[in-house]
Amino acid sequence: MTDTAPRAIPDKPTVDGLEAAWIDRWDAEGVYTFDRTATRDQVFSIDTPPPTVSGSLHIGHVFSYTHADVIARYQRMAGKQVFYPMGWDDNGLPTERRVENYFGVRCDPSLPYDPNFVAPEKAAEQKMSISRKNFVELCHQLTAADEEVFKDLWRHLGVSIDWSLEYSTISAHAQAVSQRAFLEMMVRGEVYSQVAPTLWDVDFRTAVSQAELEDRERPGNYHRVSFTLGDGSGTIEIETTRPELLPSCVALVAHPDDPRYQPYFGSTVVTPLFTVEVPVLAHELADPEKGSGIAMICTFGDTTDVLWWRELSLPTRALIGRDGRFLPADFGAADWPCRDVDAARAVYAELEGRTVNQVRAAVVEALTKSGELIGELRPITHPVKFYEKGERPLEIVTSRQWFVRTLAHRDELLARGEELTWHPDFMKHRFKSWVEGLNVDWNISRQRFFGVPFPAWYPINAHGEIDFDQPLVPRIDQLPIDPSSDVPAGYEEKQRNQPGGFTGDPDVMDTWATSSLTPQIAGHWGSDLFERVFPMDLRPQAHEIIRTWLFSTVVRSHFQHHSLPFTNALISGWVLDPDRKKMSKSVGNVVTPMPLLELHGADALRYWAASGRPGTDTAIDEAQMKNGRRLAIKMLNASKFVLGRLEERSPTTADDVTEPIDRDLLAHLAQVIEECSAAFRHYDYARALERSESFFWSFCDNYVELAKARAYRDDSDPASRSARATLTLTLSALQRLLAPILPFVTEEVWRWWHDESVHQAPWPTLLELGTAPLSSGVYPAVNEVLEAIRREKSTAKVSQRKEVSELLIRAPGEFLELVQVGEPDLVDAGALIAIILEEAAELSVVVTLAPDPA
RNA sequence: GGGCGCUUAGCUCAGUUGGUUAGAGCAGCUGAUUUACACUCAGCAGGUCGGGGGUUCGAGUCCCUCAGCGCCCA
Repeated sequence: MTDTAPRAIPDKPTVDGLEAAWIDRWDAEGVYTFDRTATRDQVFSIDTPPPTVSGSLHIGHVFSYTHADVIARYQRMAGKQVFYPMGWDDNGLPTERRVENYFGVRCDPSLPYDPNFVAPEKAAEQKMSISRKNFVELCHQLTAADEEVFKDLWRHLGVSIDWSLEYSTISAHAQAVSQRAFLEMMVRGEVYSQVAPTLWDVDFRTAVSQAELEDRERPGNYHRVSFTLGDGSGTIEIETTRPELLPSCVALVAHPDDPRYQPYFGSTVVTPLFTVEVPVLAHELADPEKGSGIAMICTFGDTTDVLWWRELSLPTRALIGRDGRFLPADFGAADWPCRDVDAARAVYAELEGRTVNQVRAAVVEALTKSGELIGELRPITHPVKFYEKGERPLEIVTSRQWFVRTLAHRDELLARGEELTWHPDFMKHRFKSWVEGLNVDWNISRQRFFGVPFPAWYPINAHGEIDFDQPLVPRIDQLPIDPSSDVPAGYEEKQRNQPGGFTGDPDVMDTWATSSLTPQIAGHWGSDLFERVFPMDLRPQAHEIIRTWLFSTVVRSHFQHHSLPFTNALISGWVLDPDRKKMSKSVGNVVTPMPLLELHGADALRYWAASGRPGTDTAIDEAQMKNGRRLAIKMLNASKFVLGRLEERSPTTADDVTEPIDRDLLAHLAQVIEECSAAFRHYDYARALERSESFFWSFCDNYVELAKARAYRDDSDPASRSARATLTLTLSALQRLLAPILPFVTEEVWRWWHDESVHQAPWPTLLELGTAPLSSGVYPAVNEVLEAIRREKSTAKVSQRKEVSELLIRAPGEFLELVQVGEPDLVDAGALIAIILEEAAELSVVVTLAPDPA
């Protein structure tokens, strides 16, 4: 060891204020700066999750980012150049919604840009309409402020980010990457645009993808509705929860094996109220157990309707518009035959322009009047599809969208899931079942404003028709572009939206269509940096975004690079509230991290987070945080003691460790180093913490007590030098073993005797312990006797420093030999006056306490 | 409906490929007292490892089954 002399050890060391002391110093020294000349084999690269900055900071961030950081710090000390960027996911709907509420504004793309617009200080009750450009400016303004708050938290938490690698998903760079990746997919035919029935949120007025759906249990009613047979010979009764879709009915469907309906297959029925003749068809997906076993197919009530419509080649009679209101209907048209056109139009006249709920009430009323609603409504609770951020059930609306072909590549994607190393392994099932359950291609179009625009225009022919099949695209070197303000090659701005001219794609991309490219964005795809960091070594993230972020990143990398985007996925569990309940805004049990961070300290929160194993949901546990704080304080005091013993004494080396008990301790240390290293290599930071922590406490409470007196002795005494060398080597290793988890306190104590940061120090190895120490058993044997002495003194309710006039140890010969070797330390630590060893089959210790002085 | 995970001390959790008497922290109880540490130290107590069955010389660990809790997918 080339340790410098101890210096500047405070009299009363404290963990308070360590964050403030070290954060800026690390920046100034560039401790976490990535060396971009490093080659791929020297690099450990992390695909950091860019948090949604418009979302709230919560304790789950502390949890998951600590897990990633602990690995980053280990890899850095193990000799890797760690590529650890930070990104912000600022584009997309969550930001738009936050801006709307924060400033009290709403985007109206038809308004012109107002260069003098200033956002109101306080949100007015009535939302103010502003232009798209003004709106986007506000989005940028607010996310920039939000990012500072997040950044402050990461720094306070000690996440070892290289801040020069910061990125955001709405930046020009990210947009260019996103648009380039889109264009390359277009060239390879991996995306297509199509007019299709799509899940649609009527409040946000945008399409959403399968990944953004969630089922919510909602009350509903079965309505039994009577259809007249086409030949008038009878009726068929169906049950539906959505009678408002009756005007969109295109067929009835039952299971092909259902004997009740087999006679009707191939015949027709007439819809009540609207008198539209529709066929009775057979399909396996019709559930004989559900309702009356026969269902009406409408365009479109749900995704099953879409499937039936497609597979059974049914006509389209879609009536729900983008705003959730009923559109005009063309009863009696050639493709919409109707037995009594006037009656149908009369009924529908009352429905057009109204909302789903209004239409439902009106249809029920009309059916009741006509006698075609049979019996009472039957209340049920059933799962209804919602946009995860939405408040009203999704509808299905037909519109033009861009899709990524995922379904055709399902098997390849499943293989990628197998290829990836998951931590914990069982999380791979989440990915597998998601991919297996895909039923539509990935819709990446969003009819919104704050996002990456599609880099495409479409020619308009002389008749004013838009040719969507021949998109006009920019060159890669022109990116990023905005088709609403930029003009395609060969055209002029005045030709926008004119016959013979062009029109820009009006939509923006799904947030995930850009954040699925974080390796390409952070790694600067196309530059030499990318070759040094891709595929990433680690993707840390929470399990709820496996089907979104992880899945979409795998898709993009599979298409673009024919590889996984990363080799390891470290999946964090959820943070539960102290009562082990899921935290949610609506319940109001969401915990914000800053107060806890300030109360217990960053190391304490990291300790708590690191004790939650990968993939395991973990409750907020302040007792555990306090325990982490205790560990940090113990590190301060133990370091102060050991380093204080070295003052004004000549340095020691591993060669000075000559005493058997010291060599035995180093053998234990060697084992701990090996176990911790293996655990960290396998991303099992919780095990690494457990091993190093328990060894550290044993070191403090047992070894230090045994070796203390010896370490105080003369510099030239070899036994004393052996103790000091052992203390030094062990402390040095322990400071480093705990550095990934407790970066602040370990840095503090390390700098008491080193010039360089502990976070750039080499990870402990067996080599530094000198000649391979073999476990002899002296240390545990001596501890066992010491424990017996302590027990006796404790039972006698006397001080542990009370003298023992005679200690009698009866034990097998080999045990006695071990104790004999460690006897001098035992005498010191136990305050023994006399010690007697006797051979016996079983261990027993008899302690005779010295009499009290008269 | 299909799948995954969990169930070990009052609480929160370890327990690696089956191998001595099942561990830790917290909480509890009993004490110690100051030359690293009261944000300390020592000691004590506390468990038929969810129930049942099986494999094995040996099961908290492997297999089957049942139950409860949580989650994913449909």
